[in-house]
Amino acid sequence: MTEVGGRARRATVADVARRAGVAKATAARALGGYGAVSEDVRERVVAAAEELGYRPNELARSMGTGRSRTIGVVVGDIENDYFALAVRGISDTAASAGYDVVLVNTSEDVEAERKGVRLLLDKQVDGLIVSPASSADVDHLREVEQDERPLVLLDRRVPGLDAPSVDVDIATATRAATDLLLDRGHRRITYLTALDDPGGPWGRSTPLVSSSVADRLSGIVAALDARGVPVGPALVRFGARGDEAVRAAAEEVLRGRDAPTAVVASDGRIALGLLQALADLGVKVPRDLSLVMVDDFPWTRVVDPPLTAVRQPTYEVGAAAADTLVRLLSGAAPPRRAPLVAQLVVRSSVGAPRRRRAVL
Amino acid sequence: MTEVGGRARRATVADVARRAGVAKATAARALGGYGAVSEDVRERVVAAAEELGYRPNELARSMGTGRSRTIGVVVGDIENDYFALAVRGISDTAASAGYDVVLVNTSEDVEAERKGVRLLLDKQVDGLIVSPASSADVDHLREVEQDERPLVLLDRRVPGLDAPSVDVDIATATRAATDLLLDRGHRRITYLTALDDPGGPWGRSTPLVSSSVADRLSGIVAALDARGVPVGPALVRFGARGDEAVRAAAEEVLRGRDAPTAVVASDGRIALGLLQALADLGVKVPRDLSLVMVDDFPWTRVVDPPLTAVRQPTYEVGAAAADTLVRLLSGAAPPRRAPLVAQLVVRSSVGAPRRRRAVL
DNA sequence: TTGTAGGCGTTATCAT
DNA sequence: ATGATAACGCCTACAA
Repeated sequence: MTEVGGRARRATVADVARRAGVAKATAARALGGYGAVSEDVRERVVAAAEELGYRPNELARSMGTGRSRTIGVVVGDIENDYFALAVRGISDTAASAGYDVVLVNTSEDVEAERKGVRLLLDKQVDGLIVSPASSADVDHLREVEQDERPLVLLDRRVPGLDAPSVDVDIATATRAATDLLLDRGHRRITYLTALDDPGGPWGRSTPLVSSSVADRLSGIVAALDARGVPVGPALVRFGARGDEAVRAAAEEVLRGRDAPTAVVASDGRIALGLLQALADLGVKVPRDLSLVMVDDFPWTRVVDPPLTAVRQPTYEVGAAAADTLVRLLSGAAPPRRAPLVAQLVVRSSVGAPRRRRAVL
Repeated sequence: MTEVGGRARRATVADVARRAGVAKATAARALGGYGAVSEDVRERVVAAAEELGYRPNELARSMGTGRSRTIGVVVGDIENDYFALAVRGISDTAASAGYDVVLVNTSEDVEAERKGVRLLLDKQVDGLIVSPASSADVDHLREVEQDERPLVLLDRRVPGLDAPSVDVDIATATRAATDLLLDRGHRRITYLTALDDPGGPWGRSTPLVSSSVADRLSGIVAALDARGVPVGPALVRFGARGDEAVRAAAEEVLRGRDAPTAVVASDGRIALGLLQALADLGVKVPRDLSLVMVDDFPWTRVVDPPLTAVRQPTYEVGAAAADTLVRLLSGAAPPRRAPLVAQLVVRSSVGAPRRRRAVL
């Protein structure tokens, strides 16, 4: 450590060079391990660096090279186990490739996402991994491409944007889940999503701003169609974002005369909120209502009842996304990957439909 | 966007200046909103910047100012809901103060922590928030202070390091939890922690490398002492890190003739692993074993049975840590904060002790 | 009010 | 093999 006038200042290459009695460039070469340096000088420089506690300033290095060895990650909600797990996959993979991660949480707000992406770009991250809050509002993602920085999409695809994404075949699993429900005799099923209500009743042609929701739904609809079960607007309930909204949705959906006998929760947060609401309302699963959740987390099998769930390889999704980005960064083509598979894990939350037509 | 020879290059202040027909410094002033600029020129510069799609290079800016408006966060395990929640508190608070967050996950490994802290320092983060894996091995944390970068400790204190930390009075709550167990008649209690086994049987004077564990234990021991219940080595079981280890610990602990009738899980990960292991072993809570968990997450109340838990304000801890750091960064003294309070939430996982002396 | 010039700490190019 | 010097893009005296 060098103290100059009371204020600590980190030693720089110039300091090291001076102390070793060589030119800046020589010291830089010795320290950076590039170019050619005589063994004698190398040792002197390294010793000097050691004595001064020299550490390279990565910011300055990035300025020169134009590479920051940092990747930006923009997710909707780090409190959601899905993203927490994916972020760990990203972190681990990035770290072992020598990158670190700047994390931005958007609370699924497009405006926050826009600002986050801009900021990350301004900070010169080498590339980005984003789970876009909306596939409709993506100009800021195009900017990433215009900046020639690699972008990888997480969990959600965006039509018209040729950024690679790690695909998980979730539809096959939600179809299997729906088949299970149908086998048990359910005919009135509701799919609960946090997505904002697009306005107007849902129909097959209703455009969805999230491919992951669209995928889940397509599997469900396919199963229904295959059995000739009518698909109506009651199939989808939007706006289940946050415990309060989930509770409200639950009360509303379950109150009708033709209330569904089974619910598919689009993610773990919704399932959790639902479970709490149902407990408070005295609705018993699966006696009064059957439940399937998309995602499978450690708590899923210890809740009451253990939940039948669609398990997707979330950590691997994160790891694969990071791996794809790292390859892109090193100039390679994005690897062609077979879609990761999701599978239905059957536990105890699905039973026969309730006799009475109203749950509440 | 400016295309130069096929390779996109971001517009710089120089480009903007040239286009606006002014000097670099003038353009910089107009864009940075400092110094004095005539309205006429300001408009021209802003227009030019707009046309060129100019965005400041934050890296270069940081180089000049010596401030990166970035804080580094080093946590043990982002998959643990505790840290996920705390990180959100940190993120939200940091973001609204204009900072963003670089996240490093250490898997509670001191070596990874050391490297992470170094890297962050090299990247010139303005300050750090760290939950140290060990309070014994902290030379890298001293480096932070030598670099005159503010450091705030999360969840764990380190004796001899005068970094502020956000205190939570957890001992009072674990004491209350233990009192509850004693009231119900429990005498043989085991506290399960992920901490590495210090070697040799645990005793009151066994040094612990984690203040959060020490705090939890002190509350438990205080309750035991107050009732004159003997405190022996069986009180603490170390090494419950990861589901496998938790399972092994559970089997080992519960097998003895004098097996405990109640377990206190040091965190949510442990409780989760334990719940799974117990279900597999056919051990019913609270019939065969009573359980208290430290931390209270959304799933805690929907598991079977709903868990009696010590709730600590985790999001607030993260937010307060970030707030403290931001103040420090702006030159203010670290705010003097009253310890945050944790409280016991009584649910259904505590019952009377089992009659037979062996659980398994 | 505006312009000139130098510095931040590195990497990279060019001589020597 | 080594040294001098110029970028990188921004901020900031200081001068005009």
